[in-house]
Amino acid sequence: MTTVALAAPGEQARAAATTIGVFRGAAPLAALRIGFAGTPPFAAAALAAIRAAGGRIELVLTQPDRPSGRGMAVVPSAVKGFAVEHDLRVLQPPTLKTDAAQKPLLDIALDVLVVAAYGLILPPAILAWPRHGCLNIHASLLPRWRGAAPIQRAILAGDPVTGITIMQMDAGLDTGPMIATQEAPIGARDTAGSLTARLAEVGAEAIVRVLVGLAVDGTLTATPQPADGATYAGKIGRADAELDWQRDATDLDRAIRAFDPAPGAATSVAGDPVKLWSAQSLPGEPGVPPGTVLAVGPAGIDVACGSGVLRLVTVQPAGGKRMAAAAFATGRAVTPGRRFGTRE
RNA sequence: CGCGGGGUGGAGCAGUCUGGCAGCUCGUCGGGCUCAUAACCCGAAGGUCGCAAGUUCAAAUCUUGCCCCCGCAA
Repeated sequence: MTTVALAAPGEQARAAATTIGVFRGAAPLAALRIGFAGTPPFAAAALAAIRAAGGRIELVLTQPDRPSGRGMAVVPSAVKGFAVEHDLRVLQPPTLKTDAAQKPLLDIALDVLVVAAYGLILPPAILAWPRHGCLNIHASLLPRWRGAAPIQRAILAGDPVTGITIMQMDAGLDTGPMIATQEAPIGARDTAGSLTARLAEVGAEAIVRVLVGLAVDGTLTATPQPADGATYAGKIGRADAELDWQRDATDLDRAIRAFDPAPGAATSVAGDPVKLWSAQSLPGEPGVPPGTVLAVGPAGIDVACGSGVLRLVTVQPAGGKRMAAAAFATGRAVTPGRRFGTRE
């Protein structure tokens, strides 16, 4: 995988970006009419950074409030929460494909629309709406991991490094030309949650840098994505989160981290579902069927894998809280010989 | 009103259906054994059984209301 390191346009832009805090009142961003489209906390971090940098935010688009979670309570998105708190204009169309949805938007003059984990397809009319088009904050080093779940897929694949790409959106799925990239290493203990939080910060910095560059130079310099190395990061579903004990312990450890905090790596023991929240892969070639408990101790539950041994450290039974694997074992009588991942 | 599980010494659980002395594994503390140990043996401390009201001679257990935690599904 080649790492692209495109500079934001102009050294002046860098200087401006680093002194935003000091020159807030005179921030160059005030010259841009910015629209923002996003939904989860990852997007809210970028919105907050743009606002803090003095960005003039004309409009915020976010997904409609939906019933979600236990009890189906209606919860506004993180982006909406921020926007409302700061008196930004918010619109929540359920789709952008219809003329009725597009009409009120196209009447608003924008220089640029920043898109981050918005969750709706932007039709051509919307892509062409802002003077400088739509900029996407994507959580991978494109063209690797185009698509919905780049962060989880990068951890799952064992990538040592990932990052943020700021790109000019086109009609394809994350195929537009790149304006800036920034790397971020993936630590051995990173979870999707911790990595998302870090990439949100990186993405926020990157988009501000790019916007400042746009404001100063008046243009964006984009480079086409490399022809090679494209992969797709499909959505993570429940089926993906079910652990296959035939796999290598290292793969299972990655899966547990990739599915934390959602949906949670799932398995079962004694017929009851259990989620795994942290584990450690150990060397060894157990001569027993994958899923068999080898040992139980204060440090955790050692389980045989297709190759290697996985020491479960933090688990969560259905209906229960996260707990130390050792505590789970004492209360549930999990002893060597029991099998994980079967319906025994 | 989406479906469902749970709250019992420090941790994790059983006991609730069928009301009747607070139980199990682990941990903690003290003692013993051992070259030694997350091993083994003996002993001890530690609990308003989520909160409130009700029924009863008697409530962890039955009734009602409330608070909190979590799994599934979206």
